[in-house]
Amino acid sequence: MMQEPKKRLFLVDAYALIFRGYFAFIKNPQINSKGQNTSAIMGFMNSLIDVIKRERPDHLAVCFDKGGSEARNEMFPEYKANRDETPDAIRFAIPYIYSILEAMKIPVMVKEGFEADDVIGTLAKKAEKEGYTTYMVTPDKDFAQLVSENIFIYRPVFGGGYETWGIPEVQKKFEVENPLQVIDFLGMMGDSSDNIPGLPGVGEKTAKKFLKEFGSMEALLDNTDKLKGKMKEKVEANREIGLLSKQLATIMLDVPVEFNEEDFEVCPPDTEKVLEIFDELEFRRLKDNFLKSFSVEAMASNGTSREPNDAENNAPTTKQKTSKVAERSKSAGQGQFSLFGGDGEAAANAKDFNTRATIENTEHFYQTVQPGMGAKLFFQNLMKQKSVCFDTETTSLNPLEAELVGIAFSWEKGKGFYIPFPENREETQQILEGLRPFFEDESIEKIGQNLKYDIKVLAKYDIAVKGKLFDTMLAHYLINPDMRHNMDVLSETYLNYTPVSITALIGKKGKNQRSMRDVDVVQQTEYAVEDADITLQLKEHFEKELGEANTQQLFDEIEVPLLRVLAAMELEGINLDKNFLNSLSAALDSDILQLEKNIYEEAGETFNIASPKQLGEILFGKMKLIDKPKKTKTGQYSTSEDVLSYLAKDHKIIRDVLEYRGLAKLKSTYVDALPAQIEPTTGRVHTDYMQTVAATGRLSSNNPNLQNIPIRTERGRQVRKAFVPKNKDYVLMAADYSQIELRVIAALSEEDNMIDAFKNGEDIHASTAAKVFNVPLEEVTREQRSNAKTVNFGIIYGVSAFGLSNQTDLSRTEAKELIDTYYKTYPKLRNYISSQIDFAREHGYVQTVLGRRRYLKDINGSNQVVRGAAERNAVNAPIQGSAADIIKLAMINIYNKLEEENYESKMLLQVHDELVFDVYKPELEKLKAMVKHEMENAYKLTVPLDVDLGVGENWLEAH
DNA sequence: GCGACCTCTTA
DNA sequence: GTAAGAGGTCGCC
Repeated sequence: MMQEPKKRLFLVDAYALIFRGYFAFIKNPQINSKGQNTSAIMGFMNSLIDVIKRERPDHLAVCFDKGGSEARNEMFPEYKANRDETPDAIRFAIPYIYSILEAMKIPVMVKEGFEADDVIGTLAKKAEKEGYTTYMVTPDKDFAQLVSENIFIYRPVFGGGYETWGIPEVQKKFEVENPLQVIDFLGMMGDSSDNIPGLPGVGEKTAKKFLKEFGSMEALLDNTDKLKGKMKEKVEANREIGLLSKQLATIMLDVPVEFNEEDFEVCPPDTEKVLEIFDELEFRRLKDNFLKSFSVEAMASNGTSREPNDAENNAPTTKQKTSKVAERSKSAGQGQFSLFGGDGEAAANAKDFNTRATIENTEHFYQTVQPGMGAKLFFQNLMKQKSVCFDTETTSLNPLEAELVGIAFSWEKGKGFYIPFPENREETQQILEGLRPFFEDESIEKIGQNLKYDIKVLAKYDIAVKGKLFDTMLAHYLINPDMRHNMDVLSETYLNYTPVSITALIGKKGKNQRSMRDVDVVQQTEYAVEDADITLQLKEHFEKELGEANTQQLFDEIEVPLLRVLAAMELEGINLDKNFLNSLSAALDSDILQLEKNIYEEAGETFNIASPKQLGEILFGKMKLIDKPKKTKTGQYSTSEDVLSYLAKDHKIIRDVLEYRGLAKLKSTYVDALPAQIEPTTGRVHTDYMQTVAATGRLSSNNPNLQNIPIRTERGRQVRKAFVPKNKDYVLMAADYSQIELRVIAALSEEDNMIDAFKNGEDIHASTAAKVFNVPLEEVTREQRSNAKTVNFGIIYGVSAFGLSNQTDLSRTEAKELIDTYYKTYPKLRNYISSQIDFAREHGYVQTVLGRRRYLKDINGSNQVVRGAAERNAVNAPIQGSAADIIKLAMINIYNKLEEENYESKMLLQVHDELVFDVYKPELEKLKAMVKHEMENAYKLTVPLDVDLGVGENWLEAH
């Protein structure tokens, strides 16, 4: 590997990496057949070999603690006193690690009575004088104090990758001028794991503030007159502790160790010995890795290697199959690899490691298609197929920014092809043009997992995906909506096959994640075609099940067509008035600052209001605003809205806290977050609708979530003004269903009293109040209507008297009475509810008007609480789900009309019972009529559906 | 850096 | 009482 001109020394912080390794596997401890927990050894060796492989250091040492720090213990006997017993797995690991290091001929540095930090610090400084650049290999941020122009922190990250901290990184991270100030920072803040006390009441934020203002611990202590209130008292009272903490946090640079260059030189390992130990520990994958890293060939690039850690580049993320969370890491990097070749039978022998088949032990024929003859033959064959599974590989999870890296195709189990694309956009486009006839062929069925993603990516290359679609993720969502639907889970569940992990190829998410572009083409092919192959096999599986569950129609007529609609809406995005939000942010800022001031004054000290824990301590621990404070399940004082609002009328500080919270939330979640989500390539925000998350059949929205933009409060509502039409020629239109869920329950229950109210166009809550409280409609009071409204909604959620009394001013008895009267008023509603529960008990599921099922495994459970929840689900799921079915139908029909009739206007958003459109002004009247008609007639109920339309220059006005 | 917890926003 | 997503803190090392 390349050698830099300057000599490089790597100093490895052994214990820190051992602990890190151990905890990385804490949820999935590595136990070998002898019952030994090898997590710590494995974790440490992974990091060490990774560093060696990446950096090929010529000078290297691993540093250990021995006997703790005499000096620090003398200063402060409690130093590190609160450490838990070292876990057994780590005790067990140490001698092995020593033997492995010995066999690898890696120098070990230990000095009795000193910590590894001090040894490393001393060596780094000495090496610096000798002209070395030193990399301290450690996850421990305390080392930041040692960073200089020649000394860096080198933090390995699991799954590959690392980050280097130099002076600029330390300055940024700790918000200091000089790395030495990190000592002051640590001293002020303290460190619970080392039991360094720090200044009481000073956490990360305050420490940074102090450093900016005073520069050092000493300067702070000399200028306490500039502080005020409680903080002043506390700092002054803890002068000594502050100075002691700083001393404890200081890494010593005068450990009696010498830096003799030759002692640190890296020698070839005693391979046989190393392998012997690895065999004993049953480290198969590590062994493999070690051999590859230390063989002569390892020095040259290795095109055919299947090892994941080869790519060195840092780059953006890759596509992830079903959701933003990468879940394919379960077996990555943990030596669970089976070395068995051959067929699936061998997998059965791999007990203790992995009982599932993998690409390693499954026969497959995956081919990379290169330009030329091969490509021609492939294409001819492709066009002959009736049904093909495909899967795109890209550089990003964000389809708007994703570059195509390759596309995999499969139409026969165990076989498939991969077309890689060059980095050059024009060339990629050219190759794609060759594939256009396939994608745009109406007669070839396209199969995929999460096709919405692939369709969006291809749309950016102006390729439409036509013909019948089969999305395995959607299919499984209908088969079992309560499960997760990412491909790896599906594969393991239905095919008993563990796919190649994406993290093995590109690393875990984070800034060190590599891009699919940097993975070699052989591995790209194996990974991508495997996905297409698996997806194809899943399709065979789900096709049958869809028929059995009788959800075929829902699949063909709702979910699959909707996928295209959502793709279009997401690609379109919505325009945001950034300037407006910026001014809103500034206004909020000043109000928040004022409230902060008030609260500190009322509390008599400063603290973090956003921390429920600190807030609870102040309000209930210190100020004792309440006799018997409510506690959360973790034993903290509860500071939730309903607790606080109860106290608001008596205490100004509570009112201020509530207002502070509201404003802080508004600012961080919406006003500041939304502009940051504007897509640079389009200047608009593009939410991602999740079609397979909500168990009831609703959509969900994320990145950003545009389904929870504030509307209830005046201040919050302002955010909606930031959602504006495309340009001057457009307006926004919002169309929402009026009381759709109540209409659904009225129709499903055939409750005439309620149906008539809807048919007569009555205000349903007032109508309910009139009937329940037995007063004429026009004499219903606000309070009566409000209570009736609460019950109406309560019914939808599966109400109990307890819940109802919590939501209203009514007592438990009054609530019960109200519910009883309610059921007398609407007798069929009660029957309907019990019939739903009975149905669920008998069949194990409930369903919507379109046959969307939700399985309720706890419906016959013996635990009352769990069963109660299942019963409420049995009531709610058909209602919420039917409403979701109806708006989905409406969306599909509206989208088709917009396309067929060549509207300029676009559908932009869905918020459960509302649709939002960018309306080209000349089309306004026509569109209004069309949308209203399609929504109101999407599905025929015995109750009319009613849609309200609003138009305006922004989303708020459109309501 | 990651997950658990708490809180808050919507329909 | 139903269904979601997201931000901040805190404790794990």
